[in-house]
Amino acid sequence: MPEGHTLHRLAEELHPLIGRRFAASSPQGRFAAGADILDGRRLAAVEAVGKHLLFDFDGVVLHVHLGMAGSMFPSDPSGAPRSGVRLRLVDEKEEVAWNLAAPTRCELWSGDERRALFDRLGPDPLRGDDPGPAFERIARSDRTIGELLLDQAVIAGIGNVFRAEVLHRCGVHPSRPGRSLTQAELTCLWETAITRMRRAVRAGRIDGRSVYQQETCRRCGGPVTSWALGARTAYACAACQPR
DNA sequence: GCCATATGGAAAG
DNA sequence: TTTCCCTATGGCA
Repeated sequence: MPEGHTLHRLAEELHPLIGRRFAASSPQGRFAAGADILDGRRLAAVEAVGKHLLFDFDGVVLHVHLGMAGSMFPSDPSGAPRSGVRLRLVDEKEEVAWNLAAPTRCELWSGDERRALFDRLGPDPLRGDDPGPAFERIARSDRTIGELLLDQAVIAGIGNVFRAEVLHRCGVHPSRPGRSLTQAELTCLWETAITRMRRAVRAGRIDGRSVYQQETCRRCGGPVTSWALGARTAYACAACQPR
């Protein structure tokens, strides 16, 4: 299941296909009208921002969000399409078929909607953005840092796994109010997010989990506690992350 | 087959 | 803050 690294990896994998035209179809049927519009168009750009994937097909924007269950994967274009695939894109050389399954969003956008997305997202650690706006927002917030890290308007691309791991790495308890964090802690969170998310882009998965869904802390061996925080389960080591 | 759960997000109140 | 939507998966009956 995807956090920001998944989308950035997909954008990298799709990048070599820029310039080609695509045959678009919706084997599942729920995106038939959209696929008709995309069919035969040339891919001009593809990029990830936060957990969103944006395509430019001759000026038409395709917006994809995988949600919790979605996936996007290549397959042999000569093989039969899988029935559950919402959108299938086959390049004009018929070298590859890209399949989108179970997305929470798959829709065509105007330029205005695309701009609105960028306006409402915070800086993305994987895009080399300036973290300043996120730091300022956290520094004057009474909300917990655990909630703030999951808020895509504060920082874009972090999900529940990176939240747990980044906070643990920096020794910050998830329940601390944003305004209690020092500048050094904020910098640590941002730099650690960059490091861990880049590594996950390369690996294609998040590995080296120290507290997320762990019984004991992988660093000190102490017990890991978990509880609901910001509509998701938070994890922390009491010894490594004092309140 | 049913239900709870999940690495997500938005609308409603 | 609650409710809803989304779809896959795993445990259970």
